[in-house]
Amino acid sequence: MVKFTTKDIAKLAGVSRATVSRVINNYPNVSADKIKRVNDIINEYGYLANSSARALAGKANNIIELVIIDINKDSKEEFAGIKSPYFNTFVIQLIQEAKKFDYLILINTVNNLSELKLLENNFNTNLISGAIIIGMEYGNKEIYELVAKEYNIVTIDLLTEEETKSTAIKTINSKDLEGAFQACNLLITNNHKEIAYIGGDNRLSSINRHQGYLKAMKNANIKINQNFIKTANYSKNLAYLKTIELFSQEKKPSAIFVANDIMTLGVIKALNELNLKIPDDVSIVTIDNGDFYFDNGLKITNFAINLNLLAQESIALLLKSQSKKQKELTLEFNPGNTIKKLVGE
Amino acid sequence: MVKFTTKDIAKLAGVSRATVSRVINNYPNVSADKIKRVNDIINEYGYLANSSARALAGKANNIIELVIIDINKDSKEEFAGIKSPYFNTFVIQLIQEAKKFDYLILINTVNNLSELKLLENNFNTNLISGAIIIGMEYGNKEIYELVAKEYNIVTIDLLTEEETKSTAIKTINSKDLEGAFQACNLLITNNHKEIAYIGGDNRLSSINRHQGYLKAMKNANIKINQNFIKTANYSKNLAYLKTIELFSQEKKPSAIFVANDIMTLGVIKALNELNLKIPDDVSIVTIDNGDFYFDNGLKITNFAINLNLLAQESIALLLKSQSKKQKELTLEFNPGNTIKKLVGE
DNA sequence: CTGAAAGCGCTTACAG
DNA sequence: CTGAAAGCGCTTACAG
Repeated sequence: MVKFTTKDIAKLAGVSRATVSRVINNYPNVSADKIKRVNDIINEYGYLANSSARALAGKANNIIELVIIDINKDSKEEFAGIKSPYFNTFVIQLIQEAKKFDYLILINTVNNLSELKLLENNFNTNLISGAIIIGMEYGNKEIYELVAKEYNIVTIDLLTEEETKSTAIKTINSKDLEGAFQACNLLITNNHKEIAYIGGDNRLSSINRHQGYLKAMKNANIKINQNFIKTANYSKNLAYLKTIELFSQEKKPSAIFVANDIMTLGVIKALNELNLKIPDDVSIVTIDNGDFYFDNGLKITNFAINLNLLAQESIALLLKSQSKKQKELTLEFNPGNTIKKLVGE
Repeated sequence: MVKFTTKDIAKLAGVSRATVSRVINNYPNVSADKIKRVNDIINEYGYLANSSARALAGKANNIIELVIIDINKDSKEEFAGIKSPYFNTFVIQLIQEAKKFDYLILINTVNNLSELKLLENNFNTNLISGAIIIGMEYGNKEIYELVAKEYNIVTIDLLTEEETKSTAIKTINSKDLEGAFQACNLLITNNHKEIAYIGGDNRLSSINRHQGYLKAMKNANIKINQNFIKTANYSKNLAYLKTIELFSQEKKPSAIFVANDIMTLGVIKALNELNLKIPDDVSIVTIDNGDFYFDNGLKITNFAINLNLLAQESIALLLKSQSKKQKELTLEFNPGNTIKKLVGE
């Protein structure tokens, strides 16, 4: 394999290495003649820049690290949230989007806060020029402190809308509160009142989904039954257990708002065992991207996050210097409204 | 943030930069005295090697590139196979396994064969020190030629067992033929004879699953009905359509062996629309890792690939110089046998 | 607009 | 065992 460097290209094109560099980097101060000569040679012989040399010479390395925070006390449920197709799709979209700008994605997990030091190292050694952090619990001090430093980091669901206004931290939020509000309203519109909520963990998205539920209930003057509110840590199995719990109570819900896909699978399993039909006996609305596997006869109504947009905005926030450092993503409504409309009391 | 280089450390420790480098890299030919002096300074002032400089000087980074081949003529079905939790879990396992050896995972897609050049470039510029290639069609010349070069690459499902014996290419195979054989045999044991097959694409795993089906049928002296064999390219939607096709024929199958999860979702959707119950009307057996989302009342029997092992072996093959360059993985049987046992004719 | 040259921070023959 | 020096392949003032 012959490897061409700027030196080779320069010689072949009859110009200096500086000029080759200028052409490659699309600098304006080069004559059209030389631009053509250099490009012709590159097209003929092929040339790919050495990114390490580039980085060493002062240009940022074109690697973005995707940092998946997954610090779980209960090690059995490791990567509960990440194992969903939601995450899968996001990663693929991220790769595709980064590719457009000739960036590469390094994918990493943090199972322990001490591993955050490795991320700093990667910045400090110029291995990466940016990072996207996803999956942290709300209010995590270590992550907040890291992010508040000068590193080029985009955080997903780190700060509330309010907090976001008074900081320079780059952050992207899904409109979880609004999405949850709409999701619950959809149930309410169909005359449901006994609406249970199966929530996630301490991530901001969970908190917002919970708030959206509460808001919708209050808004409709429905008294909130504390026995209808369960936490299942984005775990399928916990959601299964909590659902069993829900229906072992005297007062049973007619609908459940589940805070993500994975838990919805647990809910379905439980309802199945209890011989409760969806949506005839129980209507289900969820937030996530599970249309992928719910579109198989399961009558689930799903509010989806636009992952393409999430990937796009993440990259944009990292690469372009924008005045606005915060983004909000809207949730999309999955067309198949499969909620059972209740009639009378 | 003050950044120390080998030059700074050398001055502070009163040694040469060469010696600092030797200490950092744990070379044997340094006196204990200088080792201590350098390490003391590093501990006191902090030092992190610049990875770009290192790569430029000839040392490869501790980075393994995961290359996901997804060359689809039908662009609508992009990443059909990769969007399954199967793949998700594999990536997570891979990160965890690499972490044990202080390696990082760069994740990348190849949507176009010309992009393989970028992989070569990543090797040639020392950005990466190894790669894992997954998802290619069987018999792809370009990939075979790339892999046959001196690069440190592990391929997954590139070569048949036979081919594997006469090559130095590092490759890992799932025992797909055997798994498919067992899967179909399970149906046969339950007296099924009208067994349909919904297959994937031109990947080796697909080919082997098809062969396993044929072998099981022949082995049981069941005449193969060509109308029962459908190809659905690992696409949910195609599987849906092919299933509708299957049951619009006069002769209908009593069971289906589906070559992966995603397609199984399409099959389920079709059966649901056709009002056919699983497994009462149709038994389903599949190969993949869908226990994740099938464990919710859907009576699917699943043969799973051990992804943890796949990740482990991939890393081992890349990092350790082993005499044996090929590995075979066995498929695990998902305990829930949910096949309907047929009686009489 | 263009080129010669310095410099980025490492590693590694080479000479001792 | 140790250091001076060259070299990896870029980019970027600098001078013209």
